[in-house]
Amino acid sequence: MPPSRQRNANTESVDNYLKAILALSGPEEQRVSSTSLADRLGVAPASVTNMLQKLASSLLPLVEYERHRGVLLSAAGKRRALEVLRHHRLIETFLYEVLDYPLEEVHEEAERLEHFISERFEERIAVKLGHPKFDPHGHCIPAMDGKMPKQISVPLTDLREQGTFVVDSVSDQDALLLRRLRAHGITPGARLQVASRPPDDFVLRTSGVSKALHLSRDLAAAVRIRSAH
Amino acid sequence: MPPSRQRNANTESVDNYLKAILALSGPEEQRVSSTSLADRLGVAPASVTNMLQKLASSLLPLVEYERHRGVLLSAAGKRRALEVLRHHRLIETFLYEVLDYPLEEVHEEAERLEHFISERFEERIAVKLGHPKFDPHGHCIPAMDGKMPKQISVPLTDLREQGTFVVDSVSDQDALLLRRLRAHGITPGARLQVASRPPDDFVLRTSGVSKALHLSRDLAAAVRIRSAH
DNA sequence: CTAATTCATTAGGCGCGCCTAAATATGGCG
DNA sequence: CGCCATATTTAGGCGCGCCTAATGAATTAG
Repeated sequence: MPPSRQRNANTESVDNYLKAILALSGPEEQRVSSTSLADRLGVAPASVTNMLQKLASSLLPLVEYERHRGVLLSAAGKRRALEVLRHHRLIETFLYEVLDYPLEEVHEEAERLEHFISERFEERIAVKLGHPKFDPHGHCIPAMDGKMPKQISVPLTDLREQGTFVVDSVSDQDALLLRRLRAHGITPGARLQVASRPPDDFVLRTSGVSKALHLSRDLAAAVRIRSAH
Repeated sequence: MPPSRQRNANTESVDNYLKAILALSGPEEQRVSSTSLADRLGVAPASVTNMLQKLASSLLPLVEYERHRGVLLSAAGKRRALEVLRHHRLIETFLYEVLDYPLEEVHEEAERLEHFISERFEERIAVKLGHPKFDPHGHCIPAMDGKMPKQISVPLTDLREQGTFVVDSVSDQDALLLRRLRAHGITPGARLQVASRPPDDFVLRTSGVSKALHLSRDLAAAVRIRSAH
């Protein structure tokens, strides 16, 4: 075995880098900076550089990386990232539907388990759940072939006009926030009348509740909406 | 923080050492040698010594260790080992009962996942399964408080007299072996007539099958039996 | 009771993923 | 255009869990 051989480590850490790049590069697949990765992953920027160099120079590179110019997923990297994302969202759905987890707690557990389940496990829970298309936060579950439909929703904070909307999805990043949203009846599928939106204060009405609802900016930022079909 | 502080790492590797010590020390809790641990874990003996020293000298030691005299679990170590064993066996039961895994495949998956599930996950699957006492191999599942009833079964290979018995449990260590046993109808609970046992050849009759069954030593070694109540 | 054999430990090293501190690009502004 | 602030990379180190080679302890055989 030649000494300079780099094996393609698919470790938990590698998975997390790939997921972060996928999330940060957005739908237009823009290059992602080291700093933003470092922020998101909670590691030092130097650690990011290190890892990116490793990922880029392996036999089957998972990223395309140029010094000082950010990073992008390679085809293989994207495949793996979507596989892990699929694991994550299937597990979330499973915890919610089958094991009766409260919505706020599915993310943390899925975040750990997504790296360790087998293909068989993935397939079995997908069957059990009837091949769901969305997780309980309203996020789309990538198909086995890695295809994902385009997002048509927008962040509530991007909204300019008033009107009636449907909650498309809620962020899974912050359990506390999520619980507060749920307490206000804001869960995927809920109907929402946006009455007005002065800066940093969102006045809403939800179905069945007469009183107006004020949402702070951080709460609103965790909600994506689409037009009431 | 004093520099010599050793944190009590509860990593996957530590868990595996604790499980191995639990298994090898047997019901009489005998001291376990470095070599037997090295064999079981598939690592070099030197690595074992290293780890044992670390485990023994942490703030809350997980093992009692004396140079050249082997190792034993401390109370804390035993607690953790039983917790992981409980995880393992609950997961196996879950995979078998809820996700319809074939019996031979539950072990490998459980072996990975046991280290990463939360207390909540453990509790939820236990509830879902109705707090089972045995896993699908026939092994007893430790209770939450770490209590385990004594084994009353004996290895088929230890048997001296003929007679009718019930299969208590089958080993989960070797998937191939397990599949061959299942093909012969030897699963926990099955009735077994032991007709004769010349060295290294076990002649059996199973319920419903008229033809005699010959088991090689390696197969027989994977079966534990008890008297047909 | 000594010698040989077997078992266990020490010593030193490696890859991984992280860190800090120091050096170096890049891009915007005066 | 050159300078500065910020972003990024390089250099050097650390703990973990593993390795091999060499040393040392325990046990068994003669």
